[in-house]
Amino acid sequence: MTQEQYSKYSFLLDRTARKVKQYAQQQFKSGDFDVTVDQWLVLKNLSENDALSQTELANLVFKDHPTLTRIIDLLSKKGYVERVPHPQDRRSFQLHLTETGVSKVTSLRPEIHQIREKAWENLSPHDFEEFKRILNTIYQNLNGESLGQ
Amino acid sequence: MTQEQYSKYSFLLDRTARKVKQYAQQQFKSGDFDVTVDQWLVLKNLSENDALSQTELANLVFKDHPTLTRIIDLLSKKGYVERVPHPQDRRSFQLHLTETGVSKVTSLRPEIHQIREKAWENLSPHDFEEFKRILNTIYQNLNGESLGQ
DNA sequence: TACCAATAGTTAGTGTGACAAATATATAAA
DNA sequence: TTTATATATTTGTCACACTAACTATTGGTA
Repeated sequence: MTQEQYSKYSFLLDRTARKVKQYAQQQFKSGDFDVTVDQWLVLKNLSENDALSQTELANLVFKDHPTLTRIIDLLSKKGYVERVPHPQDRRSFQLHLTETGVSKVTSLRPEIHQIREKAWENLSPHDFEEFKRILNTIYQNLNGESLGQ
Repeated sequence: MTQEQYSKYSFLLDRTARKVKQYAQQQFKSGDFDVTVDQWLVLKNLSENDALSQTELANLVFKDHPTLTRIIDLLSKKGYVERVPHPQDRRSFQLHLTETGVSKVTSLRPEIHQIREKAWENLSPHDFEEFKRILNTIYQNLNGESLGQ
């Protein structure tokens, strides 16, 4: 394969990732979900793992610490998440969904699954598996030290 | 396939796209390329198509107009690109690479191809074709009106 | 105890992305 | 010609990504 052909994937990958996020965000907006796509990712992970620290959560969702700080700021301003001081370590917080946060996740989860499915029209379950395999391989190829998950 | 499984792809897609951009950006930086990954995309397209308007270029690289305006601002501040008033249409500009811009593209092109290849270790040419097919299908599934390319 | 490296989180600066609105100009219709 | 509409670009705002620098705290070690 020539070098020229190889350079296309980064363009298509970026373009598609942006389209997926943009499509979801538009649906979120027209449904008055009151959260962004990235805020949803954080809420969803908090609903599945209680009392995470920000560092633990950052590793889970693969966002860096400054980004996560701001997302938590926004979510707590909206009343979905609380920072509770860690009982032993005064540097750190335990993150909890509020009541409002829990019911937000419960109500949005099925709607968001529907939105996500739209991307897979005309594609097979086998395509889905291949896609995940290739994405993970690329990720690991570029992920110097640690081996990704 | 259950709904639960389906939701993973958007996470992996976003994570991988960010990793690809991040990896390239780090290489750009350690090589003192003096441009960002997105600025490179714009430069490269200008080197292949002279005298584009900003609208034409935006459609080519799939960036929206405000984003492109700002990238052109940065590239012209760095001396790589010039806005030349369109001879007939006073609303619009024709974009040109400067001498410096041309030599920048010439010198960076091979280095960037090498950086881009790193992602494809352990993957086959067939994977590459499948990957492009799936990315394009997803894009078109979500791209309401027009059919994308 | 005193020092020091590591860790948790925040803040600031720059670049990018999406979206809405504003400005200037062009073109078509009345 | 006047008016209406469409097009090209810019500006403003909010959100996110990445880097670097900073504060506070912890834990190990001399």
